[in-house]
Amino acid sequence: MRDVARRAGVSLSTVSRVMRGVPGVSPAVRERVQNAADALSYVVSRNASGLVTGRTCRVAVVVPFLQPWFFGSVLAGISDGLREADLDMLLYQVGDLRGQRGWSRTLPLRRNSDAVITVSMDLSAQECDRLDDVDVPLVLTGQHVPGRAGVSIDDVEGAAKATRHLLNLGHTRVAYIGSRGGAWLSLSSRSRLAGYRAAMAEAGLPEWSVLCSPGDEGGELAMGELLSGHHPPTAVLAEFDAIAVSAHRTLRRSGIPVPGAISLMGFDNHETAAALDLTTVDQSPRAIGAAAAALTVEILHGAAPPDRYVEMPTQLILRQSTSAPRRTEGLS
Amino acid sequence: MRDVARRAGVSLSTVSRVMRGVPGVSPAVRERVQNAADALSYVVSRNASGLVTGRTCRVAVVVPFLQPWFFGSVLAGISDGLREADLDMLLYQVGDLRGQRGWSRTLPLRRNSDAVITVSMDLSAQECDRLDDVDVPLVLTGQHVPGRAGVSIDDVEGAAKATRHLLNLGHTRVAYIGSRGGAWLSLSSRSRLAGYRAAMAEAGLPEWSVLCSPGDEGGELAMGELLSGHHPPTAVLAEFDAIAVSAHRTLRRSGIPVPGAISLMGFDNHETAAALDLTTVDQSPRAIGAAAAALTVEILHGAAPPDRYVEMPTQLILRQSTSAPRRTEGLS
DNA sequence: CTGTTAGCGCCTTCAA
DNA sequence: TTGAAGGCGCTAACAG
Repeated sequence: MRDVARRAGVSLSTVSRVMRGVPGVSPAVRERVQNAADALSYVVSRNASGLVTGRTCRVAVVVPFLQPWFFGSVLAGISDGLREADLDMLLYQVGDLRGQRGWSRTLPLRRNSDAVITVSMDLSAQECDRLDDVDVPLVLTGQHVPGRAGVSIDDVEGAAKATRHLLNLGHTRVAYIGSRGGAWLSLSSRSRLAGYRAAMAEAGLPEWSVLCSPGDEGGELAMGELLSGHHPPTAVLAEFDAIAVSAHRTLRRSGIPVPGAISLMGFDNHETAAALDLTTVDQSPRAIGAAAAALTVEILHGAAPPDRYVEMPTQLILRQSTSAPRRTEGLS
Repeated sequence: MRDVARRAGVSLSTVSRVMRGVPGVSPAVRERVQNAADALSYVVSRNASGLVTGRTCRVAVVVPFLQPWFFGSVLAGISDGLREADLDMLLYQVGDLRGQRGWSRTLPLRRNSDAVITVSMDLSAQECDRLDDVDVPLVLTGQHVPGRAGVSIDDVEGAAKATRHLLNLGHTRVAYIGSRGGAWLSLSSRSRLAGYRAAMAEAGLPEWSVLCSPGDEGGELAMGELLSGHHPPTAVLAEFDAIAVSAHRTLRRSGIPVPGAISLMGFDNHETAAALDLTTVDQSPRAIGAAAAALTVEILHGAAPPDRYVEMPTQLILRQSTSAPRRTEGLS
């Protein structure tokens, strides 16, 4: 910076003013400084400026895992949104050490970022409060804590919509495969189950849900369980696509035609669902991420209250795995 | 920090020494300071300490895209590796503005990070050089530039291994579906094609490759093209799983049994490949990321030369989509 | 072993 | 419209 000042023949303050784009500098000087900066390919150190302004121009994003497809999409949206506001993104994956000493303490969030975005972390209200000590705005995605800023989809309505789709096709024996707890996203799990239940109740039909264990074979076993009853369902809604895909494998191996004998649908619009022509519910994670970033920026600018909650719509993706039930009873 | 010093009744330097864990402080004082810091839940500001040490304790990771499954896995590995060294991770997605003014200039990498890791960016040697100005170590993954640090898989050998697998099953008409350029990863594309070619040449068989356009239907069309000849292949190797999945769709719709009439295999070990029981080549992206992070840390510590190149092994994943060819000619 | 001093690169008063 | 001085929170070199 000193070099730039010398080269442009001005003082440090003037360079600072030009670099920040604040008014109060004559156009001639401004251009001279700009040229000098370009020639020396000088950029201000956010580190140093942050030291005095208190702002780091960085946003911490906390995810439980990074591998599942879903998180990449959300991050893509966040990345776009933050770049627009010229904010850098600090990424923390805390899956394994969840709870262990509390990532909010372990992670050097304290003076490292201007805001924190969590993705599907399913924080307790208590954990949220702890973050408040740091005096950093918090935006939650994939969950909703009253009084907190956040973005998520309407899981209840999404699952209800999916269920109604099956109902509207004429199905009456509609089963639901949910995931067994212990994993992350348990709030979303509960919401989706609630949506299914509401839609079934609304139609005056009995609900019928089974749980599948985590892992790749959970859906297979759960579907096997559904098939082993006297009156197997004619339609099955899975809590998310991975389960549906796994369940689909059982059907394929058993030679049960989809949607001929059983209609099957998932939730997420995972790309594997597309590969298998599976009807599903799209929740556009990228849009969620973009909305979260936008909300964060607004809160940082004071343009939004720190408890604004945004709900993203879901969309039914109709594909080949659902159809009206056959007239005849039975599977074959 | 002043508060901690006051509370412990020592000077700022002593607090600094304790917080950094450097020797030269009596155990008694050390504990007193530690307690004071804990009570005030004080952590050092990396921003401020970085200003004087020159180290930011941050590593910038640059990816072209974030959505594809592959990147999430690599990031997971990088994240693990960096956390171990207590380094934060700055994430930059530059897909859209690739080249546009040069991300190395646009991005405020200059004083923001101690090192840069690129993931499948396929940089030119010139672009690498430009990063050198910043005097920041660069680690490339998914590509190898001579004289540069990097980690990637042996695409040539992986593709060759895959091809030999098909050859060993007894196939003689083995086709290859590659991706049409213009996209990222073009270096890897070239390597895989080279591997296929080498294996075919080694077996004294004619190579037979088609290109598919990007997008979800590229593989479908390419497979259609292969099927429209007089003597369709009995085995097909796709450059990556997404293409294989797409090609698989064509086969399914055409009622051509896999592997009965045509053996099909991909490359990547994408989860969709597992869903479709597709034989493929695993490249464990998470291990790549972990290795890249480890290498970065070593270079930062001066424990590794800044041009160390690490090659990760690939592994054949045998599943149900490949088998020996039938005796009879023809598809049906 | 501990405290003092002088910056790291920048922004924010103030005064000119 | 511009410049000079002080300090953001911390570390490094010294002195005690």
